[in-house]
Amino acid sequence: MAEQARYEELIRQFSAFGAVKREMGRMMPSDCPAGSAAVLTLLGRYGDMRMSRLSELLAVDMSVTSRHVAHVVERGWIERSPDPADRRSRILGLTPAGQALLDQLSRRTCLMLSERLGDWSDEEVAQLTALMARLRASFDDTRAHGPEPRPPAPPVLEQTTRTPAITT
Amino acid sequence: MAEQARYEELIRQFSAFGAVKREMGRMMPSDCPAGSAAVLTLLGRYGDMRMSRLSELLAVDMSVTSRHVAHVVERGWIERSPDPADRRSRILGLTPAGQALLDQLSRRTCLMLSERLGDWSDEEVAQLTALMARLRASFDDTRAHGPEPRPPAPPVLEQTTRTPAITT
DNA sequence: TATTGTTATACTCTATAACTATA
DNA sequence: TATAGTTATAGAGTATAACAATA
Repeated sequence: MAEQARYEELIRQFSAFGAVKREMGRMMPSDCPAGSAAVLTLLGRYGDMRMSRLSELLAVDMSVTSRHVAHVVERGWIERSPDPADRRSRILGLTPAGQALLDQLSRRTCLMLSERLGDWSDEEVAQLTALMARLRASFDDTRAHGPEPRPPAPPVLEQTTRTPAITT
Repeated sequence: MAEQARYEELIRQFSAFGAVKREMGRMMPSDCPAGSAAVLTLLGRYGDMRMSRLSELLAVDMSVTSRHVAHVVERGWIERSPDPADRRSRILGLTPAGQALLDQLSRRTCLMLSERLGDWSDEEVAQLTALMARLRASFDDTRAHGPEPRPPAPPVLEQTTRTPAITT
């Protein structure tokens, strides 16, 4: 358990991290903003999937995912094939062009990192990666209970990423 | 020096970090979005300063800083006093109300972190902080040379944060 | 009725470029 | 002429809410 001052320092670094993000964003092709790249990356890593799963992985609302996907489909980088299990849904998958773009982006960003982090040891890079992964996990874990001290009754709802229905 | 796969993992964590950022943002008062909070935090930490310095610390264009500052001034959280050294400029400083808000925000975000990171040791929090600080430094360092292989003639310009003049 | 996904709308953050007022 | 700061405009990312099609 850390002290207040530790947390304040951490928060400042969170805030400053935006500069790194933007710097990385500047080297994306103008046609393929960060949101599109994230879609390609996740499809490349986890294989074909539906919108809802992609939304979970992106950790954004499905409406946002829908827009990103539309942008990427328009450019022919992914395609939507019918989902035999549910006709409301479609399966998203990389096209060859999408795979090629993904490979190129991956090479480019790795090259940039190897320039910027040239004096980092392999262990340091691994450490930062692990800590950021754990950070995200710590936030995910507690998202379920959230602000409420104790959830009155652990909701057994399936976790969904769509915009909540009107609770009237 | 790390391998390609290490960098790819790191990049994925960068991308996923957005979820943490948004989660933190959700607990800000509606009147005080993240940009405003950053202004208050930096003024609290480094004391009174001019726009240009604040821009550097925020690592955004001065036009962006100008808008954030205007928003915060409107709400009475900071004030602009004349700069005796340069009448084009003004000195930004927290008002008592701004200081009070800052204190409140700080307590609130630290409380949230202590909930989310309750099972992190003090050392782990410090480690993540240090690595993120170093990350930012690594990006800053190389921003000067940037994309160009070798700068034709190391520009001895003062570093400025304003929108570059038309280079015609 | 409930769920998957889409679209319309609105808000935040950001950068570029043009403008002002001082240096 | 150059710099400090402002403003207008545009683009990316996000969330909420209403909607269509299917379960």
